[in-house]
Amino acid sequence: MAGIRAQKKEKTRQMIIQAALNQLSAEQSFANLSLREVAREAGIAPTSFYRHFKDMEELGLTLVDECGVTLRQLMRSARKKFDDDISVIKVSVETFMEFVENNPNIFRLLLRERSGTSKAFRDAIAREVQHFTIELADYLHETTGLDLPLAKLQSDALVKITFNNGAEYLDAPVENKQELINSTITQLRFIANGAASMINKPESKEPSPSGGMTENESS
Amino acid sequence: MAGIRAQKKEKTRQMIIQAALNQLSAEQSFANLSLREVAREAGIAPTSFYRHFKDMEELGLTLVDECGVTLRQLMRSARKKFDDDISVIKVSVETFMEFVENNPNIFRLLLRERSGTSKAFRDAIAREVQHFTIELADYLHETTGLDLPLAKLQSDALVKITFNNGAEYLDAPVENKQELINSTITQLRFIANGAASMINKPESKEPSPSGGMTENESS
DNA sequence: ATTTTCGGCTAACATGTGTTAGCTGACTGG
DNA sequence: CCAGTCAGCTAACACATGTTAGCCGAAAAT
Repeated sequence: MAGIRAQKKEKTRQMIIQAALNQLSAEQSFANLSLREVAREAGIAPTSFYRHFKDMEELGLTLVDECGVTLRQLMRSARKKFDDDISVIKVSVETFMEFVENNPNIFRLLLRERSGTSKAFRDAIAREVQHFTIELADYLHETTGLDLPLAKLQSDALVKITFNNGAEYLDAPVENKQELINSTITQLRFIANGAASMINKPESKEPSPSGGMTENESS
Repeated sequence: MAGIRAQKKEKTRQMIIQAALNQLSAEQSFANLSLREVAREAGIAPTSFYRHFKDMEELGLTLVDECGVTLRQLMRSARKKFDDDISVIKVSVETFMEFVENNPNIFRLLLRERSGTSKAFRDAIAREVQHFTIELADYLHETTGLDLPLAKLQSDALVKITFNNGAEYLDAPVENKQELINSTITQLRFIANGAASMINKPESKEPSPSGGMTENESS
């Protein structure tokens, strides 16, 4: 009744997952990871893989889900820190980059398969990101009073910038990382300020900006 | 001297390039495109491929370069339209989405290999994007008076948002495309307005904790 | 006219892949 | 204790891939 059987099974299942994660790197994406390679690294026969996943794709989706869990934890942790009354943007960015730093391979997985070959992958990742975006939009809506559609647009932009800079952060040399964090913060502040400035003049959505872009000089 | 030999060679070279482009789609990325497949579609023997490219990677880099050329044309065309005095942002976005629409496969190539497995690819694409970003930064610097580092940050954010929304545009159903364009324009305007609002208070560049979004004042 | 160059071809190889069939032996449930 | 389950294994298959070796014939060079 202890389930010594199921226990062992779960154990090697974790071995497989871990093996897959270990093999991910800058030079190897999940897409060109072979079932046999994973099985080899997990220390099982290739055919045993099928006892746990019907597909490499199924494995991949599992990884994405696990990643979703980790991201929730991340957000929770970020919110906790924010209770301490520091700038949301700063804390969010730092937390996110910390996540990237600690889970480079899983982040690379998201990054790559987001625009990958498998629709199931793309959808799963889009779902995760949307989760992220919507929660942020709600938060913005409540704290800034921006109407929900605009808040959604803002958080969407914030997430996109953060995600993209996370990708650069991943490969940046150590001495540039802090600078990259600062850049990201500034860019997010662009967006936050710009969105805030539209609260009082939402009609500026129409193409009549006052910005000093009068005429240009060809370069 | 007519070079009837070189002429034929160039012709099949183009056949190869065209074959590669034809095989790209939502379901097939350049990364998992095989030399033999390309050769087959190009109507040549697999081994003949080597007469033109040493590698699939070399082919890929060629495609990226070609894409760069197309993008330059795009920018030129956008600038021309802008002489007609419409909002830069609107025209830029529309032009970019037009490019995505007309060159879905080559855009997908950029999108995917940007975070792909080959460093050469990543670098080549980063170079192309930087080209794009720097020219835009210069333009912003000259027209808005924003100091160059900030202009760089702004254009970087603009490009990232545009690029990302281009990816969504690619797979969006027809009835959502115009909406996506409008969303993109609004998001870019967030950034433009936000950056403009920092011209007079550049000290907010520093991530000092006073600049939280909860307490930002309208300009 | 003769030789060289060279783009394209066929044949073949060594290798890695996903997947099926079927055995074994330890755990499980009665 | 005994029959059944089932995770893991070996062996094997059919297949696709990258790449080498070497021939052929037309264009180019001499």
